[in-house]
Amino acid sequence: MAKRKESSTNSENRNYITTCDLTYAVCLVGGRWKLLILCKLEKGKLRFGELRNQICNITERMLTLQLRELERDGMVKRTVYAEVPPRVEYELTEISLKLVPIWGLISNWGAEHRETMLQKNTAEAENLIEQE
Amino acid sequence: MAKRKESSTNSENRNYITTCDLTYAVCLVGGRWKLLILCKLEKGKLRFGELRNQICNITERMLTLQLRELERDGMVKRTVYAEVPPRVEYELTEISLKLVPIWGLISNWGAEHRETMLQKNTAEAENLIEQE
DNA sequence: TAGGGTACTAACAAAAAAGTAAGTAATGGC
DNA sequence: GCCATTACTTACTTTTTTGTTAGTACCCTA
Repeated sequence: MAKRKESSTNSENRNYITTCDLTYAVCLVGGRWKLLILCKLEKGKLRFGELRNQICNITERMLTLQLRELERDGMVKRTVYAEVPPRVEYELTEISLKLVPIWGLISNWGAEHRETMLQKNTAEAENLIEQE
Repeated sequence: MAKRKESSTNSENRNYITTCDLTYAVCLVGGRWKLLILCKLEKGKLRFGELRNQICNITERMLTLQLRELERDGMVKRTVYAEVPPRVEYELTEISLKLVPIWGLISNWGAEHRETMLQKNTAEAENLIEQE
C-alpha cells in the first residue's frame, strides 16, 4: 500500500532502535508537528482547517503528512463527513488518550529543564565576563 | 562556538515548536540513538567503548555526536581521566535522572501500543482474506 | 458561469540527519 | 622503533525530513 524501502542501513537501524519500547513510543510522536497537533486535540475534536489555524507556522502539506502518520499509527481518528465543502474531523484515540497524563509530566520536566539550562548559561556568561 | 544558521524556515520552525514545553522536552531526546544511550546509563556510569559495545549497530561517529548533544543539553555528564589510553565515563545528570520514572511509564505505554497495533493488523489481514 | 470554501495532492527543492571510511594523539609494553 | 589501545575527528555520501508552489474535486451561491 505505501512505499517501502528496507535495505539501507538507515532504515535497518530504525527497525533496530524501535525494538526498545521507549524508543518505539517516542518515535510515534517524533515528527516535527505531531505533539503540537496532539496537544490541540487534547481538548476535543478539531477540523483540518482549525488545526491549521491553531498551529500557525504549519503548511497544509505538513499537516496532512503528520495527520496521516498519526492516523496510521492509531494516534488519531479521522472522520470524513460527506458534505460539500468537505468536513473532516480529527480526534485522539483510546490509546493516545492514555498518554495525556504522561504528556503533563514530561511538559513539567521540560519547563524545569529549560529553567535549569537558563541558569547554567547565565552563570557561564558571567564567568566569561569575569575572565576578561 | 558551534556553527549556526537561523534564517531557514526549517530552523525558524524548530524554534517555534519548542516554545511548547512538551515538544521541547521530546526534542532533547529526539536523536536516533539518544534514548538507547540514556537507557544504558540508567544502571550507572559507562565508558565510551562500553556504550559502543552495548548498542551494537551504532557507529563511533554517531555515538560521539549523540553524546555531545546530550552533554550540551545537560542530559549526561562526561568525565575524562588523564590516562593513556584515554578513559572517558558518561553518566546521567541530576535532571535526566528525574526522567527515569517517566521513561518507565512511556515504555509501558509503548508496549501496550505495540500490542494493540499487532491485533489491529492481524484483524485487518483476516478481513482481507475473507474478502478474497 | 464564475467564484468561493474545504481538505487535500503532486512535483520539486532545500535542509538536516545519519552513515562510510579513513584518519589522529598519546603512551606503555615488546 | 613499532604496535596496541581508547576515544575520538574529518571529509564525504546517502537517506530522510521538511518546505515551496501550484494545482485538484466537489457543489453551492450569486
